[in-house]
Amino acid sequence: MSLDYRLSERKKSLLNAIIRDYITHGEPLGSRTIVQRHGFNLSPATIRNEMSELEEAGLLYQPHTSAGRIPSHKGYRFFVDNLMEAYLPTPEDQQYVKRLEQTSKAIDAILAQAIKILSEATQSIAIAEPPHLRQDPLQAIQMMPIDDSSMVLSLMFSNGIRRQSLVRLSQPLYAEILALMTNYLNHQFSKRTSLDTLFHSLATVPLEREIQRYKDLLLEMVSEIYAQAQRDEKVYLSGTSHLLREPEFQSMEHAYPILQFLEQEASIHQLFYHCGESHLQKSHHVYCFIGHENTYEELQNCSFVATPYFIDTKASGMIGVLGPTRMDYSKVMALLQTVAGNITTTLSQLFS
Amino acid sequence: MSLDYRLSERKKSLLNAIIRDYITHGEPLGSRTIVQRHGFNLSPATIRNEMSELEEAGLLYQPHTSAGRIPSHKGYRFFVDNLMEAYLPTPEDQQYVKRLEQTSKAIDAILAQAIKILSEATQSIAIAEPPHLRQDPLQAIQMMPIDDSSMVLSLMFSNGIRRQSLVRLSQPLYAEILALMTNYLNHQFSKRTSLDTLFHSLATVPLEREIQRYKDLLLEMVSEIYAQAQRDEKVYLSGTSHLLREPEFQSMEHAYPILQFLEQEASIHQLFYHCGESHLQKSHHVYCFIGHENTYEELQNCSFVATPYFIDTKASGMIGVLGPTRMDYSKVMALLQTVAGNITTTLSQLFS
DNA sequence: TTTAGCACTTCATATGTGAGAGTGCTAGGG
DNA sequence: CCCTAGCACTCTCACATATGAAGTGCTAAA
Repeated sequence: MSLDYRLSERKKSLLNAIIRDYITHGEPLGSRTIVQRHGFNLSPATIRNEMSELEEAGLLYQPHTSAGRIPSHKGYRFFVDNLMEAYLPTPEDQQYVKRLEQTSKAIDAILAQAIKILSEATQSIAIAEPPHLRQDPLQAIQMMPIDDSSMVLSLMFSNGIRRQSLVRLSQPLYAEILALMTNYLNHQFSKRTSLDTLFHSLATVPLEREIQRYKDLLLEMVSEIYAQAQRDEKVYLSGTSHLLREPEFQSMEHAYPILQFLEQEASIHQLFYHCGESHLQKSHHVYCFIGHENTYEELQNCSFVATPYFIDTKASGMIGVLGPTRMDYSKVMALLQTVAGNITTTLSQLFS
Repeated sequence: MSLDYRLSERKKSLLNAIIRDYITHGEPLGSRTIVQRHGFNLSPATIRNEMSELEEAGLLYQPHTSAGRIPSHKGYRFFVDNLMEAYLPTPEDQQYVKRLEQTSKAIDAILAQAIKILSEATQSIAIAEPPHLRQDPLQAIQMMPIDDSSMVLSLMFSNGIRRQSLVRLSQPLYAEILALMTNYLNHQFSKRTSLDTLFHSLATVPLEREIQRYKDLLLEMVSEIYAQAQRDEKVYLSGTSHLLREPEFQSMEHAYPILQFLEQEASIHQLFYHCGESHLQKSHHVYCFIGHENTYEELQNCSFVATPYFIDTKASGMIGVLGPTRMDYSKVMALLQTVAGNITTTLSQLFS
């Protein structure tokens, strides 16, 4: 596995040069250009021999005989794992990131803003997934009537999120009944039950006698809460057009599948879900899928980089960047982590 | 202006045939094809003469000498105004629309769902704009504390929308102060003041003495309310990929400007805003902009059809469909009106 | 007024050619 | 043993050319 050792230092620096050059220029590299642009003290012929061996190792390939070389997906992987250097943020980047600090205090606004900034700074597509409220065990439920058919609902989730919302029902609400239900829900279900299981089991579970009488109300209540949580879990997407400016996606044939994939919320959810499943080695909590490493066929000409954000110390949701395999991994990863870090501090503050 | 009279019946039915054919097939029509496909009892030569005159009138044009003819924007306009027949909904359409009836009762979910359905049914891009809360005069404001730093806020807008939400402040809230403010806001501002002017004038307007003491609180309150309303006014967009399947948008050169335009919320808001400004004759409240009639250069190869939805009898927001100029106007307009009608009834019910 | 016939235009497609870029291989030099 | 100069070869791209198909406009006759 450790291809690292089999590569001479010279080959590594050559590969590094080729990949960095290709990332910025986007065109196949010939031996002559490499010598000129990167100051190797060797003749093109020597470079050719080296490249030939790098191609045998599967790290480069030629689009056609007698074109220059291009990094293969395996080549990018090697680059990301072994060659890539830390990215030094430009003043411009810092400008971008600063804009995130002065956002409002609603979680959806924060994510939307973060994604927008991330996509602009990386000139790629940025996506985010809000915390999974429905799957997270409930710590406590609190309900408080405010008029004859609405109430304030407070949910405490185990990941630290407190969520208050207004729930409006079609039937009248009485304080005593509400208290009864609150009590019932807290004792019967809470601590390890998620909204998801609560919602799906409620219809079948046998209820205590005094609760049974208000079954309709209970059902409406829970499904209203569930629906609200569901609405809060929509994904965020920004910067689609950036991808379409890349030369590799100029033809609809290549761009269309990706755009269609992104149009479906479920795809994006699954994309993040697969990060957790993946056995790829991740560094600093950053997941990185290069080309074929992507589970979805539509994305096999892209790279996807993702990282979780936290509330206090608990992973809550994820943000990611989708771009061409030819993306500036170093920059993207750095910005991704910065933005995730900002989201983490903002949210942790919000819910402390 | 009334080109209508200058066109013989035969020319009209010829134009009608050409446009309908082009809408379905998407390719320039030659005289021979027209005779074959539409059963005109004439020779191609005659058709050619007629077409030649239709071209002189500016209703058709040739992409190049010796290609068939294509409707011009003016031709589509004539078609929409004079030739188009009522659309008969297919069972499939009804299937789509039925799905809208069983949606949740939150206004954002309703619009999102409506737009999704509309885009699928028309195979085009659908967009929607929620009610303009911030511009609408406030009828009444009600505030009710629920704990030491949050309150339930009820806003009654003049367009019939009642909006309840939770507002959370950074400073403690006391019932008496809240009552004072409620009273103040209702008397000083309400009835003809919108959130927008309230928000923007508050910093400069001199306050009464007893209110002055709580200026900070008042400011925070109003800006939080304003921010909430602003968040509620985000636009809805669905079905972008449908446009990219149309042959006229296969090349990025044509597709990119449109995609980029749509990526900006502000563009879509302005698009709807221009409907109100426009002096185009509208039939049954349906606005229709064909090609060059669009204000925005990016959309001059598209057609945009829009219509308002209502709450009770007050226009509240708009929905629209954006597609190629070659769209099936009859179908799109019919579906648009149906969906708008459904939104109207759902919302009117919701706020009655 | 309609139509048949014909010359003409334009596009799309296939084919051919030369220049340019880049390779692999071979043989010679340090 | 590694490096390099030289050269034949391959492939793409841009450009020119030829050909067939589609469709028109015009003219003259029914």
